[in-house]
Amino acid sequence: MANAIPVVQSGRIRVVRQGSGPLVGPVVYWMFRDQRIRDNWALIHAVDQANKANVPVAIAFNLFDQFLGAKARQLGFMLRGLEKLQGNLQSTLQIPFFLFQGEAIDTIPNFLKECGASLLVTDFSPLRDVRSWKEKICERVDESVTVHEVDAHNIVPLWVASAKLEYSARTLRGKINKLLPEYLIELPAIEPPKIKWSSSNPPIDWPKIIADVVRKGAEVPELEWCEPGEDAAFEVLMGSKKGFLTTRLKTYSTDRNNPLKPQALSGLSPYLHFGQISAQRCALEANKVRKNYTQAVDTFLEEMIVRRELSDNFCYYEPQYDSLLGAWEWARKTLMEHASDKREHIYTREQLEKAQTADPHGPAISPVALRMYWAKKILEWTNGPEEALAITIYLNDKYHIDGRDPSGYVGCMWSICGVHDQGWRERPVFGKIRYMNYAGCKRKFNVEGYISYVKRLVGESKKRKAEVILDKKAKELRN
DNA sequence: ATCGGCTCGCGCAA
DNA sequence: TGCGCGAAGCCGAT
Repeated sequence: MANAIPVVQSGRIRVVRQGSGPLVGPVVYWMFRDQRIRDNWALIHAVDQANKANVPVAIAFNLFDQFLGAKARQLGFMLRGLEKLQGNLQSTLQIPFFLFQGEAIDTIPNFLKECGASLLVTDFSPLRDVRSWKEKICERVDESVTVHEVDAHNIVPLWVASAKLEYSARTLRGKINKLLPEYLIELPAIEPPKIKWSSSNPPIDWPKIIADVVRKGAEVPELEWCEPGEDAAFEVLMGSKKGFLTTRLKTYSTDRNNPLKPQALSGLSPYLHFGQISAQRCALEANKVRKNYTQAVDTFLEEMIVRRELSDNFCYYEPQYDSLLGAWEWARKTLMEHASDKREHIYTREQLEKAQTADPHGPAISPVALRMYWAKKILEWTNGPEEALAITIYLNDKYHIDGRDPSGYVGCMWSICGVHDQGWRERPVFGKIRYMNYAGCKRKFNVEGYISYVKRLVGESKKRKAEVILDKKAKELRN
C-alpha cells in the first residue's frame, strides 16, 4: 500500500455498512446529490480507495422513472449536466459512467453484483426518500460489500457540525465557524485511477433520454437562461464576463433582494442544488476576494454555509420536515388556534398555480425574498396552515429549478410554520407567526417597477412565441 | 426616516 | 434563574 493516510478527512466519511470481505473487487460511486467531477469528496474518496486496493472504480447514476414530481425544468437541467459530466470523465479521468433507469434500490445492488464490487461509496442527502433507498440498498447488497457515505455537499459534514436538531441559525453558527478552519480546506485534484475498468464506457443515448423526460415533463418547460453543467457553474461563479465573484460582487449586499436586479443574485443555487458546483469551492474562491468586498463576501458565506447547513440539519434531524408536525410546539399551537379564523379571500391550488406561472422567467428568477412573501400570502389565502404548507411545497417543488432541496423545505417551513424564526405579535390567521404584507414588500422593493418589468417580459416572450409560430407557418406555406 | 415594543425559547452566565 | 439575542417585520409614535 503506497499511502495509508486517507485523502478524505475521516469525519467526512461514515461507514454505513461494514462488509465481511476485503477490498478485492471494484469500487462503485453511486452519484446522487453531487453531480460533478471537480471538488467532489465522494469521488475523491472512491478513487483513493480504489487506488489503495489496486482495483478499478466506476460511477453509477440512477434515473428514476418518476422522481418526486420533477418536470422538464429540473430533469432537463440535470441530464444535460450529466451528459457533459460523462464526456469530461471519459476524456480526462477514464472513469466509466453507468446510467441506470428504474429504482435505485434495484439497479444499484444489481450493478454491484454484476461487477463484483467490494465497496460502494455514496454521497449524502438528508431527505427521507434518499435515506430510505440507501438503507434498502445496504440490506440488499452481498454481505461482503462495504458501504461508505461521504458528505460531499456541506463544508462541515452534517454529523460533525451538530448531532442534534438546531433551534436557529444562531445556535448552529458558532459550531460551524469553529470547525471551518478544519474543513474549509483546498481540495485535491483527481488523477486517472491506477487500474482501468475492464470495459469501456457503455453507450448512453443522451439525446433520446433527454427528449423523453422533456416530453413527459413538458408542463414545466426548461429554462433558457440557465446553462447546465460544471463548466457553466464555474463561469457563473468566477467567469471573466459575468462571474459572480469577478464582476457582480459589489452589488450583492445591497441588491440581492431587489427583484429588478436578478443579476445581483449569485445565480449559483441551481448548480449548488444539483451539486454541479461545490459549496466548498465557492467559499474558498469567495475568501480570496474577501479583502476587497468584506461585507458582500460575509453575507454570501453566511447564506451559503450557515443557512444551507441549517437546512440540511433541519431535514436530517426532523423527519417531518415538510409537515406542520415538524414545526416547533409554540408555532403549531398558535397556528391551530387560528386555523379557522375568517380568511378574506380563499383561492384554490389551481388559482394560485396560475398566478405563479405568470412570471415568464419561471419563478426561479424571483429572489428568495419574494418567495417568502408569496408563501405568507398562501397562508393568508387558503383554508388553514396544513393546506397552505402543502400548496407552497407543491409549487416550490414543481416550478423552481432547485425544488426538492432542503433549503426549499426550510424556506416553506420558515414562512408558514415559523421554523428557525421567533414568535411575533398575535394576529388573525397568522397567530404568532411573522406577518408580512404588501406594504412591507413595497417598503423594501420597488414593487411597481417589478410588476411593469414582469409585464414587459411577458409581452416580449409572447411576441417571441408568436414570431416563432408565424415563421413556422410561413415556411410551411412556402413548402 | 428612525425607533422601540411586540413575542418566543435556547443557550450561556451567574 | 435571569438575560441577551436572533433568517428575512409590522406598526405606531416621534
